[in-house]
Amino acid sequence: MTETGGEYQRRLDRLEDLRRSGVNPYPNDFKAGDSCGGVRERFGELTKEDLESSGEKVTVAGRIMAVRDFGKASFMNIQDSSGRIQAYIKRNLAGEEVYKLYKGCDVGDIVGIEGKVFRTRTDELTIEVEAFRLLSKSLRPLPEKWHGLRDVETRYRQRYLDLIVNPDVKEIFLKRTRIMALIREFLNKRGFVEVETPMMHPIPGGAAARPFVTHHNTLDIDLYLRIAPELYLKRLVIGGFERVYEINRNFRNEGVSTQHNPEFTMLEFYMAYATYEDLMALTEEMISSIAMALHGTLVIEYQGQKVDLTPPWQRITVNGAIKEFGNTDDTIFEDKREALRYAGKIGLDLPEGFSHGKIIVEIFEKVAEHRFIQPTFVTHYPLDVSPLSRKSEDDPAVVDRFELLVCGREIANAFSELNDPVDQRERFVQQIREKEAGDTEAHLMDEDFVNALEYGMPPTAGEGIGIDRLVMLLANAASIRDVILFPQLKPPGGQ
RNA sequence: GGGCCGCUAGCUCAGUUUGGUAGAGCAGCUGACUCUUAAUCAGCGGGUCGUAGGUUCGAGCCCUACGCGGCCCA
Repeated sequence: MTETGGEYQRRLDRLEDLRRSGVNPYPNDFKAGDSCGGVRERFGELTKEDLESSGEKVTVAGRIMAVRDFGKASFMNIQDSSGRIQAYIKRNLAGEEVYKLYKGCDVGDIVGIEGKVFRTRTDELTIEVEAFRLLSKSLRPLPEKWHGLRDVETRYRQRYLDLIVNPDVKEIFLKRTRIMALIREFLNKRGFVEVETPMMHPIPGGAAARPFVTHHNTLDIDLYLRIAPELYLKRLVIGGFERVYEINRNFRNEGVSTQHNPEFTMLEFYMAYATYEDLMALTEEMISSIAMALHGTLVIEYQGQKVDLTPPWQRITVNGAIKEFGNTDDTIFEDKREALRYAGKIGLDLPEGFSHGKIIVEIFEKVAEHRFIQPTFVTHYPLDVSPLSRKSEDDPAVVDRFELLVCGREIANAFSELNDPVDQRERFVQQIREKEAGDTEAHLMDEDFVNALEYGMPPTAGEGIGIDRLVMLLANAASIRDVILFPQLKPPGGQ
């Protein structure tokens, strides 16, 4: 990447020429009074005649995106964060010296211009350049003006180029920011308090996942990048934050795919004196209101599929979903061996050590999960895959938990929290047994957390929403890499 | 982890079928041009064909291994 052929050298030469002739190619004293979009807003409605009689001057700064040269006059497109506007520079108006400076500039350079706004013969709103300055010399050519930057690898590795050249990409990330703001607004309005809890955990917990390990030198201890903030947020509920949330990164040491990035953003929120059923209503309200604010409708399109987010959303139990799509009877729910046999029949190769509940969930994910295109709450998860959830009053084999599926993907996971410390300790012990039986993702004992529960946690419901997946859905993005600015890739050229 | 596909000029892509001196458009350079918007016209320069081996008189093309990326599957 050090050389881009003669082009790079040519621009370096120009840079040196500028310096020799006393022009600073990187000045920082230019102040733009206007933005490209601002000029469009202010003057966009005015006719040719209005503009002529007003004679108002504007100053903008931005990147030269294209040039159309006529020898003694030129058009160029200037782009800043608000958009683009055309500029027109004439030698006899700008003057010999300014025009020469302009001629020494390249597409990609960042410049500042001042001039009157007018309309060309083709009615394009244009700034007629009277003063012109180079603000930052660009040494490398931009990707092609017509096709843009297509190569996905370059787009991810050099996202800045992607952003300069492909306007839709920027739209997605602006949408992402907007979604985060809407979530905060929604929760803040309901009395939730945003907090930050540790990213480095002595005991990784709150989810079934493999962690990244790191090391603290002076303390001489291993620490784990968090896989979930759950156990810390519940400590805060115990401490009196009755409505609390965090939006931040989680890290899971797993594969990379169109659905998974090793670091991803999660919203977790906890609400004391609420149940998972309250959270279903809250989730419907939150996501549908965000969609409405974003799109002005609750019927959105995702990768060619129509998705109707109008509440209420359908509900189904895990077992019900398996029966609906899996072509099986109740025996797999009653007998672990039957479940294992059925799992094998549908192409799942599961270890003997898996608990009955874990097998059921694997079966659910295989046969049913992808079938739920319209928003669906799946409830009644098995106890042994939910070691932090409250047991159902009606059936102690399942927990008060739901997952929200949209377009066949998990968007949210929520449950009434287990606040019985004795039960919690037993669940951890059970997890340790499963770890010993070969489940690498089973939870670890967290004595400190149990100790906190022993002081008494109010009945509480909590939920996690995968922000990246939510943004994918609402921005119609096919890959998680399209909603993460710098997705994880291997270093180029190996190591 | 497995399968398939891709990697050629700064960018977007041909060229791989059938091995025979590496191409186009955009960008760049030179010249013409004071209302263009993928400006136009004339001319010019630009390559470690992902990397390393192999087959061959000769490899971008065939073979092997590897790297990176994409899609699908697990």
